[in-house]
Amino acid sequence: MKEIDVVRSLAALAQEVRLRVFRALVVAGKDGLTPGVILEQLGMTPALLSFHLKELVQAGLVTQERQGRNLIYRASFDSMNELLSYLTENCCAGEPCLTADITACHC
Amino acid sequence: MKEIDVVRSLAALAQEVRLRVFRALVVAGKDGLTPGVILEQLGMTPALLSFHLKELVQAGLVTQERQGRNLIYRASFDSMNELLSYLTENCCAGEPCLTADITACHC
DNA sequence: TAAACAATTCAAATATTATTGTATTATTTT
DNA sequence: AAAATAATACAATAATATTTGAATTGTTTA
Repeated sequence: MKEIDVVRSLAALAQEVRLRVFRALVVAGKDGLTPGVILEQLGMTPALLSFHLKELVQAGLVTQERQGRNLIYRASFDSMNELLSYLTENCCAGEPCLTADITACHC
Repeated sequence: MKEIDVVRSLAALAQEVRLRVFRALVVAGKDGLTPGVILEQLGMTPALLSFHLKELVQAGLVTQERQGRNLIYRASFDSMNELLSYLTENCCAGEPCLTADITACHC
C-alpha cells in the first residue's frame, strides 16, 4: 500500500460522521446498507450522507452497487485490512506492537 | 478509547507530512528525535515542522521532552496500540480481520 | 551578559473540507 | 406516461487546516 493511499484512507476515517457510517457498514457485514437505512440509524441530511459516502468510496474503503432504485454500500474489508497491515508494519517498528490480547480478533 | 480520540488520532496521521514525521519517530524508537534531526531527514521549514509536531502531540501520538536546548519527540507506542486496537475491534467485525501473517508483528 | 543556537509562536494568506438547501438523475409503480 | 421513491449533484457558505516569513522564547557558550 502506497503512502498516498494510506493518507487517503486515514483521512476518510478521520471524520466523525464517516467513522460512524463506516462502523455501521462493518456491523452490517456483507449485506451492506442503503443510504435510507443509514439515515434512519444515524440521522443527517441526505446530501451530507451522500457526500461522506462518496468520500469513503473514493478512498476505497467502501463499495457501491445499485439494486433497483436503491444503492447498496458495503465496507471493503480487504482495504481495511491493508490499512491495518500498513499501520502495524510501519508504525510500530522497534517496539512490541500489538499484544496477543489485542490481536486475538474479536470478530 | 473514545470515538472522538479515535477521530483525533486518525486525523493526526491523515496528513503526508505528519505520517512521515511519525514514521521517522517510530523508526528512531525510544531515543526519539529532535526537530533539527527531523528537518535534516525530511526537509521543510522549521515553522511547519513545529506546527505538525504540535498536532501529533495534541493527538497524543507523540510526546515531547526538553533536553537542554533541544526538544526530544518520541512516538507514543501505547497510543498507537490503542488506536490499532480500536480499529481492529470496531472496524473488522463480522469478517476475519487481520491474518496471522499480518499480526506476526515485524518489530 | 552578549552572541549563538534550537525551536516555537504569531499573523496573514491560501487551500481544503464540511454543511445546507435546491435541483437533477435513475428507477419503479400506478 | 405521470407520480412517487431513492439517492446524488450542484452552488453557495461556513468552518478548518496548511503554509510561509518574521518575531519571540528558552538555553547554552564565549
